Amino acid sequence: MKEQAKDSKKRVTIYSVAREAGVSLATVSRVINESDAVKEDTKRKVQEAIIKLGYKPNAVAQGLALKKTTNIALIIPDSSFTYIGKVLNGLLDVAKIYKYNIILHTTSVGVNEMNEIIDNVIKSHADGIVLYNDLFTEKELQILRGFEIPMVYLDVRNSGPGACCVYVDYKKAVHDLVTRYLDRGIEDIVVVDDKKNPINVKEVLCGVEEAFAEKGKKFEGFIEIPENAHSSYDYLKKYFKVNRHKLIITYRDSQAIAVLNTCAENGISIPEETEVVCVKSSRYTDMVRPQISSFVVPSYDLGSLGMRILTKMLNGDHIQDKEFKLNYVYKAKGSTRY
Amino acid sequence: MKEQAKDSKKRVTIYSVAREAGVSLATVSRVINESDAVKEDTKRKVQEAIIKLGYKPNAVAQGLALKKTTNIALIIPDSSFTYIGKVLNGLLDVAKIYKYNIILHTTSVGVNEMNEIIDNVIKSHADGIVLYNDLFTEKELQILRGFEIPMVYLDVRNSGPGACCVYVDYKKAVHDLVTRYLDRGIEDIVVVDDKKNPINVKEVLCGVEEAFAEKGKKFEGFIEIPENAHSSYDYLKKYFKVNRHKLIITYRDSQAIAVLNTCAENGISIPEETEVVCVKSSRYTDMVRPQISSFVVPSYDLGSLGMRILTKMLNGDHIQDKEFKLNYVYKAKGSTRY
DNA sequence: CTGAAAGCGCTAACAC
DNA sequence: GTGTTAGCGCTTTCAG
Repeated sequence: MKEQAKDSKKRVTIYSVAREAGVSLATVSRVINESDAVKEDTKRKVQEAIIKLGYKPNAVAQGLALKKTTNIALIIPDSSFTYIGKVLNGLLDVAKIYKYNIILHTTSVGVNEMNEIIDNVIKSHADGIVLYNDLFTEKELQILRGFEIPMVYLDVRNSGPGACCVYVDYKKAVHDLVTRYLDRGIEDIVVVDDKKNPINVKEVLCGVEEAFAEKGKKFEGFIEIPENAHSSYDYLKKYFKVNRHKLIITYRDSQAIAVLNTCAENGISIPEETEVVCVKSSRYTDMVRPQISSFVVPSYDLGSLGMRILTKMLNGDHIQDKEFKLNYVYKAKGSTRY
Repeated sequence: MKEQAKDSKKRVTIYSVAREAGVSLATVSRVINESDAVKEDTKRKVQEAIIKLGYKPNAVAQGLALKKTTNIALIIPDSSFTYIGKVLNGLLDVAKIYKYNIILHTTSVGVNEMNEIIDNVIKSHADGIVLYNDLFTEKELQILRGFEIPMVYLDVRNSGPGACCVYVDYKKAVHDLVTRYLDRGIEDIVVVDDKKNPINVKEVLCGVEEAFAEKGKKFEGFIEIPENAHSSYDYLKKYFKVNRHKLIITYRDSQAIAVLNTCAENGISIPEETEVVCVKSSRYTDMVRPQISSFVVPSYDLGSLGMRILTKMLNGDHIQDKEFKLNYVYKAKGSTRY
């Protein structure tokens, strides 16, 4: 420990270790990478020197020499850290196992452009990319793909050349849910927009429309909402003063909670008068009262599977399926009658 | 665009640019770093070549040559992504401005050791460290400090050589709160333990104890709770079947919400019979009903200020104060009477 | 103002 | 088995 601290100024390199052990740097390299047979005896000497000097290989130099950084770029929207918690946990656990570092990039719409992020990802020479994000335009994705860096999309159905995805079939999930409601004769159903998750809201919408279409009906209950959470709340507050519906479907937890509160304030009883379903469940859909019915997806797996797939791609393994569908379970809670 | 995509296989280096522009690589380096005067004319030629080839400097090679990676290691507990959202936003915004990348390390207690994280941080040659974490032991911190990498602690009062911190004076916050309650004659106060935030819970406890001591009383209302959220909930459920208190103070939002739910289930009315305060406010303390009284701190600033301080340290600027205290505001909501 | 060359720390042929 | 050496892509003296 003492030595480590003292030597930390003049950083100990592979040369120092070689000198200390009385071998060449190539040998040191061999033992730290276990890349080649080394006599047991010299190996021990080297290892002792490593410990004595507190040597830690310089990943930057390794990156340059190998043209591999073991860095993964993770791109996420700045807003959704609530959801992303468990996903990150899964991602990071697997990344750790395979010795990858995660470099975090957020797409805060105001502060910077997607292009800047792309720039950064390229410059930092990430070996792979994990994209948990709806917000890239097709054009931007095209550019990103141009660099041919292995990429996996999380929670969005989107693959293509050099890219895989781990997704949840929200379309089917909502389709089936709505079908059940239609079968019960409940048709006054609305879907709340979510500007921050355009692709998945579209999937949801699609599912609802199809369910309606299958019954020979047309769905017209899409509620558009301003972008930020505060006015989303305000908007719903106003909206529910005038409008009543039997089933309200939101994508995000915070929107569903907003609906809950608004209904309470306007004397709309849940689930008797109005039922509420939040597509994406979160810790908080369970914490509020009534608890909110929602689709539970294995978030941790979303992250860990995504990362595992990426490591496979980086490893050059051939990947059969490029789209990995994750299971979901509908959890009916207090916000719905069924 | 086209060219970029095509050339991406044989990566374009500083050499390619030099050749294309008909200058030496040194000159190219000069223009991309604006490090030295270059004739306006050649500069233009170089810039054109850069654009034509879609050249992006290799940060890894730069890192090796400069012995500076522009990478910051961010260490956070794996559990608290809920809180950390805004903090990350602040951190990342500033990091972007100063062109730093954030490498994410999480301290999932089960999966890996702190030592592994330290190892990784060192190997990846991060220029600086941001620590949002209670869970390092003093010994581990000692090792980390041994490497003399500039470091800032977030949300914990802890500085020392080579380290700064941005913190909130929870001790005083809770001290003042409890004093007000004692002045009203309310003494049946309890503090719920939080194993995931040991240092800050200790601060809170300290504040309460001092407030009691100042009134010549002894505080004995510390409620210990098992580690994970589920059993925390279970424990409180059992606990509140038997015990009643006038004021319950928790640190985390989820604990406060658990208390809320438990009270509701046991017919304890809030705030009439029992009042609840959550020290750390979050989006969700406002979303539940009743809303939970709590201390609002500028989370975004916590991150952005922390990052700003770190960039100063990395820049070699002398830093006067090493501890930056952030303001807080007590927001009384529906969970308390006052 | 610009070019040549050394070196950052490490890996991977290629010799011995 | 082990050492020698040529890069990886870039910065930075040092000459010119």
